[in-house]
Amino acid sequence: MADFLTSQTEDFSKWYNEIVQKADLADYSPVRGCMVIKPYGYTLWENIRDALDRRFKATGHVNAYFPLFIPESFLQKEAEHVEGFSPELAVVTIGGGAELEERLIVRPTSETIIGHMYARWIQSYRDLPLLINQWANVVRWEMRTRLFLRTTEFLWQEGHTAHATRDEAMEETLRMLGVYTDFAMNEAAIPVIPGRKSESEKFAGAVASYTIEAMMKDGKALQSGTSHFLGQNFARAFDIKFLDENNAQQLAWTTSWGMSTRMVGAIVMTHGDDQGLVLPPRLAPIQVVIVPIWRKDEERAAVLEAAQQLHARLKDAVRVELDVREGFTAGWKFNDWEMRGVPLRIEIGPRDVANRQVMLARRDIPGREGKIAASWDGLETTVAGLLATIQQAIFQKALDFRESHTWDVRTYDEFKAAVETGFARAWWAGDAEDEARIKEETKATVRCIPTEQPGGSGVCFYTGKPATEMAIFGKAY
RNA sequence: CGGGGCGUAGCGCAGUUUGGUAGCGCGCACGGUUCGGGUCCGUGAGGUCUAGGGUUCAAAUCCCUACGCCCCGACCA
Repeated sequence: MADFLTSQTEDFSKWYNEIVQKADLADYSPVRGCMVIKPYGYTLWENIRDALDRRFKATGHVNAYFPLFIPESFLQKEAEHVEGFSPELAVVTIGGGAELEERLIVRPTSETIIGHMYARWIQSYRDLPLLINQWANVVRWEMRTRLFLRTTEFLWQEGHTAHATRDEAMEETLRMLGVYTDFAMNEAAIPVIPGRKSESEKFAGAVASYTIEAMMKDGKALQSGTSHFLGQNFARAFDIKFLDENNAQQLAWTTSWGMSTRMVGAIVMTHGDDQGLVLPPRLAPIQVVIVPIWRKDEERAAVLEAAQQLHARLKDAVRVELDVREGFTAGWKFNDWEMRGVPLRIEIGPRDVANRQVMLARRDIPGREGKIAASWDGLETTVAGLLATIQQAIFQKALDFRESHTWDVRTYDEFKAAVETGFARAWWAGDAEDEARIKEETKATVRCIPTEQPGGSGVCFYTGKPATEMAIFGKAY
């Protein structure tokens, strides 16, 4: 066990705080609740961003940028929206040394200002659908913050679309939930449960909210992406109207969806272990690190030359780094790169050079079992194959963990036991008040009503009423 | 905003009870040694002890005030 890192079982929360800093993902800022994302963490975010952006473009969206400042009056146009966000707004009252006529909100999200613009841009059904995404920072004045999971300022993307019909908007809402699901599973290797939010958990101003929920290694749930069907709420508030084919005025139907730097926290807490981070190969800033090993000076030249040649061969295919740092032992470097979560390590020493081979060490399998010898011949193929294997393996491991920490429960007692260590899955027919009571008593909430339902019907574990849907409950971040 | 903890070298801490020369480990610099799982030895640099006020011959230490950070709770992607 690593003595430079608190173990997960000893104190998961402490483990998280330590590894985020020690792996150089982020640091605390001089401003309370804010964080500095360091280059290694930012590269990870860039990879997340690129993988999402590709998917947005592939589904017909374009990027744009809307202002950071929003007139205070805009927020107030949608009653539920302003009520939901007002406690956590940062407000600018002075500009250029003078009191402002109208106070400016630092955006907590951009539905209002984008709604305002959409009203001007949309006149005809021919202008629809309007499919815009923006990459931006937002500010929410949170009471309690944690690096990546909840910070006062965070980075995200927010998609905002407008449609001619209810069905189209709903289709878009679910399409983007599907995009998030695909991203989480195939890029981040995080098994997620897509589903609908309960009334009390839905976005302020939405008709319905959808989410992907992931289970962290401490059994708690992390909402990792959301997609909202806004109905005509914002269209009504901002007067987003268009003329349809029959020359009749119609209100548009809108959606919004977002994924944030919280995803970094999700990756850390889904895959990480007592040695440090375990990054999914597809998103890892460094996929492969080559650690050369030598004993004497005469060995050094041969080993280094071979390592450089392998590095040159691999670098077009994978993100590979050659660790030539002096003054660090090989063992130290092994630990260092493991802490940073690099999926695959190539060790090459004099013995390997003599045999024209390398040792490959998998980050996801600790110790000697994760090491295999591989020939220099076809190393590109071996490495690429192994990275794909690791990607799949850590997904499977996370899925197995979630399934072994999810219980079908029929009674409240079973429920209470389940949410102590993971998720409870149960027939559910309760309302917001029932949910609030459950939360009061157990700290667990409805994480989502999964899109995939078993079908049929059952008896609600809490109210005893007949139920047609199953819900996932858990304690949430 | 309530409860708790903390603020001393870049980082982690001791020293505060009982006021009297500011210390340890890691890191950093240099030299040597080592290198297949966090080498070892030596030398060295580095401090307005969070800030302000008070008590005292004398304050990191006692008193008052302020600020900041972390953790736990109520709100949230």
